[in-house]
Amino acid sequence: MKEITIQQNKVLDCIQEYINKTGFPPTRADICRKLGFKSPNSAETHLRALEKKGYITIESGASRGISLVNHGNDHDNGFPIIGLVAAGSPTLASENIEKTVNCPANFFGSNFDYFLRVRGLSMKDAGIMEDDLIAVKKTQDIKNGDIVIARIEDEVTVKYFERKSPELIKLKPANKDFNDIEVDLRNTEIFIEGKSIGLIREN
Amino acid sequence: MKEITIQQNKVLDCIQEYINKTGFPPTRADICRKLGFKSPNSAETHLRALEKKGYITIESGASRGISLVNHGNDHDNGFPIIGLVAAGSPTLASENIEKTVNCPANFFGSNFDYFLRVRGLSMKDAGIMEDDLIAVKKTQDIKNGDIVIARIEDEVTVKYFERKSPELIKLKPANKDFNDIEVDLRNTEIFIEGKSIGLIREN
DNA sequence: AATAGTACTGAATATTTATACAGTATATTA
DNA sequence: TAATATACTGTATAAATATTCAGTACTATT
Repeated sequence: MKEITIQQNKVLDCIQEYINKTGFPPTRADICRKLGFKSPNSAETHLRALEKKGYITIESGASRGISLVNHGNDHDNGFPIIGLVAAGSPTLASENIEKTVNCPANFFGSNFDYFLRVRGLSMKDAGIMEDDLIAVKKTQDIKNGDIVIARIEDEVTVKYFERKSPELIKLKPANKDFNDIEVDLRNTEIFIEGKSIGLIREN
Repeated sequence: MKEITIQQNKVLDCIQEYINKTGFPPTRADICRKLGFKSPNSAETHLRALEKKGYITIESGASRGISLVNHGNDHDNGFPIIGLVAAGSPTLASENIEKTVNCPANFFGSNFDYFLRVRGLSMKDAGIMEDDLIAVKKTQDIKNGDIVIARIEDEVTVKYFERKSPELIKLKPANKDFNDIEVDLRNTEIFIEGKSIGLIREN
């Protein structure tokens, strides 16, 4: 997805906020009022830039014809719940989807991509229990201490992430009955699916 | 809620469908096109009837100023999050509401009433951590082993519920650092606010 | 040095749109 | 029987709105 400028992002946020508040999109003039522009053409040019970059669509001729494009994820019908099987990677393939959960994309503050159903108690002390649903954000932006979804040679696991050195990654469980997993990148391949940014428990 | 006629319902469905499809509400003319009316005033009168009956709101003067009113439950603006303060009962009074969370009423299988923000770690081994949000269903239908929100003389607490005898209730923490609370109904008053039917963690 | 994108003001305008008014007709309620 | 709500057509129009054109200025890229 193409990058957008700070001003274009302000316009995008403004549209989002307007729709949330009123239920319908703003006019050029509405955007001007909100952002302090003096000419409707200021809004127009930003809108056209956002349209060109794929963030919105504009219905030609119609008033308030702006609609936000859901990009990255198409979670109109809810977010998929993916079962965490001991072996095999969690994919968004439909056969792995238990069901879907309807909630806002920014439910956990930041956007996320899918839910993972937890098996086992290796993260018990982090409050992650069997059958809990972890909200997973697909990202490579991982910091030490993040709870990551990692795949090591077809084995998928949820653990604390800790980079010990450029070649050594430690995956730490939150349960003293489980052992740390040390991954030497020189002889083992590891893929970080993403990180946990939230949790849902149904009981 | 006032009843609506078949035609008014068609118009309401039409608006819903139009918004789902385009992202913005229809004009009078759009509704005419969809429903085969020949005069924009046909749509207008139906809209005014729907407005009068509380099913939609119409922003005067604005184009496409129709927005659907969510009715059915009073959680249109989301479910309130109530802070669990050490002393004092959680009430739905607005001063106690941190913010609201938007999610379906049956998000956790069964309907619930509000979220409670957890303080302390007394239910740690049940996977309930500090700052977690417990989905609370206001009910007196409690079984042994349920996680209840109990008020004992202005002190609110979240614990496992266990009825030992008609006069004795035990509230059990899920953390060995905390002690069981035994409540003798003959000399202590206890009020069960409800039980936890789910949990959300934002991190 | 030229081109393209960003970021605006300001004005003009054709089109879109809400909305009022004038009718007709039927059904329901007081 | 009168009043009110429903359910339309048809016309008219003021206001709302998108959109184009003409500028200015800055920045980054080729």
